[in-house]
Amino acid sequence: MNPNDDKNSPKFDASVPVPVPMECLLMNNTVPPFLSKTFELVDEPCLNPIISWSSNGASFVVWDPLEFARIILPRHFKHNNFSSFVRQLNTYGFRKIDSDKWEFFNEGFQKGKKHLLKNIQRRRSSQSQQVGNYVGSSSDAGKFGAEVEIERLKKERSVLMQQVVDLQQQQRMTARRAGNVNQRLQSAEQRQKQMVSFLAKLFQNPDFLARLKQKKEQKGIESPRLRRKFVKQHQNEEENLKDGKKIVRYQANCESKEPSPVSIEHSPHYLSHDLVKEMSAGSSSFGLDEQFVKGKNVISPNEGVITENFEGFQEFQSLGTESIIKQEDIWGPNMNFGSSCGNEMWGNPINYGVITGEMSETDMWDIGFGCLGIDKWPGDESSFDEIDGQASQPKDY
Amino acid sequence: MNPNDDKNSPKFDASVPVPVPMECLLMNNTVPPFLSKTFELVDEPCLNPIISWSSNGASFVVWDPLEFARIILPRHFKHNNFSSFVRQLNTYGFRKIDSDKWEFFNEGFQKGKKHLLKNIQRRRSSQSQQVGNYVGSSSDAGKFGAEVEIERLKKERSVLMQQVVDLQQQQRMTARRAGNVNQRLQSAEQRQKQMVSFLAKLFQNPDFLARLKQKKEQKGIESPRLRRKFVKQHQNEEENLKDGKKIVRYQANCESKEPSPVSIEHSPHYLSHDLVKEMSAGSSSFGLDEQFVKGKNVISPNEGVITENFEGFQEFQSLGTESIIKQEDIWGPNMNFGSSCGNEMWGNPINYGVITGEMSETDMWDIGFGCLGIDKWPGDESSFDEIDGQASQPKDY
Amino acid sequence: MNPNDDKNSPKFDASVPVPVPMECLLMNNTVPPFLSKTFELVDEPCLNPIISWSSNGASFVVWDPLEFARIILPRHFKHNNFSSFVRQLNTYGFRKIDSDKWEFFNEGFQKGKKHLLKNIQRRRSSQSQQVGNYVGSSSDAGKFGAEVEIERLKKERSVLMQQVVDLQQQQRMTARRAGNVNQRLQSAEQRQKQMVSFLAKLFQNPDFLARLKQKKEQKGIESPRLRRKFVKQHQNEEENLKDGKKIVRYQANCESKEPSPVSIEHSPHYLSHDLVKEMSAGSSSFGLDEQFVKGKNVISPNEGVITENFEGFQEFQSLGTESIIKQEDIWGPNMNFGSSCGNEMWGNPINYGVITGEMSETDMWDIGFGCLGIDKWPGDESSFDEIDGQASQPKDY
DNA sequence: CTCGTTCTAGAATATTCGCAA
DNA sequence: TTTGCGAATATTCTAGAACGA
Repeated sequence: MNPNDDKNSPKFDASVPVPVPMECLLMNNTVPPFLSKTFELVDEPCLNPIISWSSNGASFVVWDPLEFARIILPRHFKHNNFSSFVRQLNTYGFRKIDSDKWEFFNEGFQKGKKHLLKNIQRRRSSQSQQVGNYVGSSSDAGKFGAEVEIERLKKERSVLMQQVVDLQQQQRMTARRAGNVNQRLQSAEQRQKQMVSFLAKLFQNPDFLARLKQKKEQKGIESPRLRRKFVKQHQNEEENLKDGKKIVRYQANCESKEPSPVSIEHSPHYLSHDLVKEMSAGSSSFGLDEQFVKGKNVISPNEGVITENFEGFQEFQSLGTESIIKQEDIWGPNMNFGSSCGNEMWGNPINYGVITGEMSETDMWDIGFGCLGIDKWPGDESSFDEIDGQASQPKDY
Repeated sequence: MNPNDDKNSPKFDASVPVPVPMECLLMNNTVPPFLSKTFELVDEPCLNPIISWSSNGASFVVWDPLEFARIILPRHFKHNNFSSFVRQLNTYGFRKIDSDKWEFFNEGFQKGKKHLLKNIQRRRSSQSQQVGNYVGSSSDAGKFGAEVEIERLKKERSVLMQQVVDLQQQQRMTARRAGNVNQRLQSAEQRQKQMVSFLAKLFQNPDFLARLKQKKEQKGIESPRLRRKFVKQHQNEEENLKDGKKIVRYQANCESKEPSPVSIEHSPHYLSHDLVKEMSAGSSSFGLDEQFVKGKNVISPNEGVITENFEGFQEFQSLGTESIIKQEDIWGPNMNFGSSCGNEMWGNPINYGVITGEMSETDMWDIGFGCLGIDKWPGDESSFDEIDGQASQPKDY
Repeated sequence: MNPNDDKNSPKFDASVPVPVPMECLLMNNTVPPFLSKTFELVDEPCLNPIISWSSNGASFVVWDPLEFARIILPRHFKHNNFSSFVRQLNTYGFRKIDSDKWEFFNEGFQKGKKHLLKNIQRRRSSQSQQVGNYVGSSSDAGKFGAEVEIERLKKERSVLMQQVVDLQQQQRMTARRAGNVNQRLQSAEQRQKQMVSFLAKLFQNPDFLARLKQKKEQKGIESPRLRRKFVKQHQNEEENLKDGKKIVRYQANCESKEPSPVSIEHSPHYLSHDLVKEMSAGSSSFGLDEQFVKGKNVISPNEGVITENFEGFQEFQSLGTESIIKQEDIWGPNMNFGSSCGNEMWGNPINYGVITGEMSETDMWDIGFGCLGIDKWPGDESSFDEIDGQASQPKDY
């Protein structure tokens, strides 16, 4: 009944291991296997008589579809149907560019440019054809004459214009958000770098803690001069601290030897409060630099080893200091310019708070988690899903 | 016959970064094969005895219909009937302008003006033939009346619609990805902040390590208070923990003096395991809470000075804990709304793994480096260029 | 270039006389040629191995599509594409009834019942060919105004096209930028994770600093075994280090007892340079599980505390090492493809520098702040505002 | 959900036939 | 008779839709 069953039957022979080119596996897995496999096939010199790049390398030609279907396809795909291969090509946006040859072109499929494969996108699975389905109206046997067609074109043009406007808004929004993210990322990278530097310095010097502690026992580190300067320069922060943040000395019991005051004004700790502030200022982002810079270089050289510690700690402290305060301003406002933009996902910039001077454990914790609102996160999730709505919202016109 | 069959080829120039003229992409640049083939035939010097341009180049003549039908036609078309060729000419508006010769004219078919071919419209096959109204102007059939313009507008409108749809998809994709990036960045910022807080606290207390060690030797550090607090705040996480994740004790040898159990419920280590969990819970982002939380709550209550350590370490631990496991789920799936979106560049979300409770050094190590890939950076860059194709690939429709 | 030109070319082969079966001509001309031809083919005993009736005669099977396409089709039709044949079958209502075989069924196509062919109706060419509307009598009436409308539509179409083009460019840009941000974020996440792991490990072992210091005094910490392993596994990194990066020893005075060399190859510091490298190498991503695992647990437990330190520091060091140096290369170039794109906001990727091996305090600081340029930030801000311009740039048309 | 495979359909072009001005 | 066109069929290329992995 089935004369040539094995030879030409479309049934796929599972026994054939479907040798997957290693390159496919090594490729960026984000490239669909079809693309990478096809690229390899076209690129394979041995297969040139059957499939090869075109002369200019901008397209490829299946010279012998029959052999290709019979030999090549089943070795790389789960079928031996040339039409399925072509369907995939079309799905990925390839076009037959020569009516006389099976020559296909795709902008992202070029000889020697395998990295461009990433640009090739699989075509959508129909769905939200907001625009497309509207085209169907043309079949309404419409009335008679060019006027009708013109009316139709004008309507559709309006739709297109509106969609373009929406897209522009969305694009603007996306770019803006991306810009914000970028800035925040830069800040984060800076903080990271600084943290790394600080820690590297720290741990490369085993004596660190020892000296740190030693210093603590010596006390008298506070620099009145610097302090005054600080008071002048950072009044705002000072006030902020007073009204809301409570600065608690570390642990009385642990610092029985500590004579210096524990108030904000008197950062008694061995870790210079001024420096901490300076750090905060120095690493802030956006327009905050001025405040920062002012506080720099307050370290007295004569502090010896301690100086290093100070520097290090300063560096470290700044990590959390360079708050993204301004972020809020940029972020929020930018979100609300189009109804078509779901902006929640972008919201909630992290407020690192300002770690000014020394802090008690409680304060630290608050800053670290209280302000941040760890529990807040779960609630924010919901906003994420709206991303879909953002772009898809232009549904009907 | 046709030396440079570039008629349809987009002429690729490898040296140029594929600058796609938008006009080409938007315009339906696909001239019907009949026109391009016929133009080539007429333009071919070797065939001048059979077919050639007229003296003024405004029309062409088939000097030898028999040879043309016998030799030329079957090489370029699927027939050898001169009448079929003529029928096609008529379909495209050509007119026989000399009763004595097979000389045909079409305003868009002129020597040296191949670009005019795109202006030639194929006659509609009946129906919605807006062409209908051209009946009045039927006298000059092959011309470029309003109908032709309307047809062209409709085609281009379709192209625009498709491109708008593609852009919408891309925009959606981009926004989604950006949202994910934003979430990850928020998480990272949280982690950073927490890390900073922890370290700040840590280094502000030089006795930290000393007490830490001391505590270790004392053992019995569990903090019931914190535990209770946690239990209240993170019930969900608690439950999640029970069902799956196994908590491994740190190092038995390091805790010889530790009397407290080492089960999940009793994190025996001097570093409070409960706190670690709390941290983890607190810093998880968006939809990730569940996975995270699962590993949490392995706490063992202990207090005193150690409490601080616990908090700190908890805070710290969470940094790496709030894994972005779910990322994969969000990332991948989110990619699927448009075929026209190149998503590779966004891939490879970092899997932080789940730091459940306390960990051995080995575990830590695994979490820390197993998945990451410093070497990856340089390589990934290349993948980036392809973004170009992403948006420009939809050329002609 | 075209190995099998004639074979696959759809060009008509005049040599084949296209033998039209007499029966077709004699048949009731109401039966389309496709049906009568196909019936004859299926009915032809000689072709049974290729195409034949099914066992019950209610359907037919193409056993060998490849041979059928290659031999049979061109002899009876004007093509050799199996898909075209299938298309015709579908047009006439045939259905594929076996997913494993090319078996088609049509109620009017049965063995020995040729008369039923006349019952088979060709499917309409979709579009409700309402013939009526083609009568464009109204033609000349609105013709004049119609052309005006057409002109208007054409202008607006041009605007739309330009806007779409701009949007595509912007989308491309945004996607590219977002890709960069994503990559940087991944790196940051990696660094964070590594940092966390390192610190977690570190602080889980209270003896860390004590032993660290102790070790420092002892010197001679190099682990030849690890080194060798590293050399084998991470040759690339080794080479990279050699050719460009300068490794600065930490502090000579701190290592007076250190017998091992201080060159790159011999990280003399108590913080193993090799391990640092290993860390860096080990954390590459992609399908990096292998690397990972390889890098894991490479430390011999019996090496004592120092081993841990090595791991830890390496881990830590890598944080700053996986610099985003190349970023710059990607970033800049990618920015310049559209005048309409404000790209500044994306610029200035952070250059972490390469912290290779050990570093002096000065070096550390430089890396930490010099390259980063904290003062640089203010300048970067400005670039942010351009985002607006990016999307709104389509100004004039 | 994405990707791959299959089957069918849409839509445009191509070929043939025959009629009619 | 010549010439052009309607109409049906044929061929091509691409897309829709369903389904499974």
